[in-house]
Amino acid sequence: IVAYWKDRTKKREAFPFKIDGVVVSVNNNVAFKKLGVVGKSPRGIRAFKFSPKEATTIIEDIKLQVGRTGAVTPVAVLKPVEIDGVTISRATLHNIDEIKKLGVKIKDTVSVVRAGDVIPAVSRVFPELRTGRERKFEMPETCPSCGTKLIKPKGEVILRCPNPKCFARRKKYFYHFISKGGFDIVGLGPRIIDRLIDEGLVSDPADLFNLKGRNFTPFRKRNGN
DNA sequence: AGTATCTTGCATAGTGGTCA
DNA sequence: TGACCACTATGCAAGATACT
Repeated sequence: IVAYWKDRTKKREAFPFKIDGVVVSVNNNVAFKKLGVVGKSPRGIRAFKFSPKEATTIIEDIKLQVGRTGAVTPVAVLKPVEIDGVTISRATLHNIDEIKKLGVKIKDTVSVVRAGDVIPAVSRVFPELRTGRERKFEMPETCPSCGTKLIKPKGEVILRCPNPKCFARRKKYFYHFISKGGFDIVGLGPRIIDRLIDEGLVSDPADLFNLKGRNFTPFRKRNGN
């Protein structure tokens, strides 16, 4: 298997389509079935991925995002760099522990990969390329959106904004409400929600059902239903 | 009719929390 | 400890709608 994988790695560029690895499958239906399925992954199949393609760039800044549950996530704002025909400009840093582990500072030169050839990720830092102008990143004590003091429950790595009325959280809550996993409101996405909130037309998802006469129809029909 | 804008869906990984 | 689900993240293509 390893020999085959190495061979494919060499011939990767020769294919008329993009590949990110090879898949090995048990070639016996009885054995395959016996192995069963874990989650979405059948045990009888294994993927052997190639090393992701890398590019070097600079971390311009580290910004914070507040999720629906209040999770505060640091995101690296990168000097745009191209990997495999795609421009990478942002990459999640997950949490402060990840930042410490990588040893990332703002303005650092870093190596960026596309995990699974899709998701941008900072893979390593080049401390030897520092100029002295790099800034250490510290997590704030208060929510970047509402200013509430952030909490870090015991045993947890992630900082959270505990304020249920936090504007950023509220927005994400809205997104979730209208999303496929929620009410699945077709044609109503984050952009529209932003507009509705900015224009003061809604402050709670329930307000969506009282927009009559406001010259705004967020609901579209899906296949006539 | 042509252009602009917007939404959706997909791809995958890391992490956290819960449960057996 | 492993399984499993939820959450969060980015970028692109495709398709639909809105606007000029």
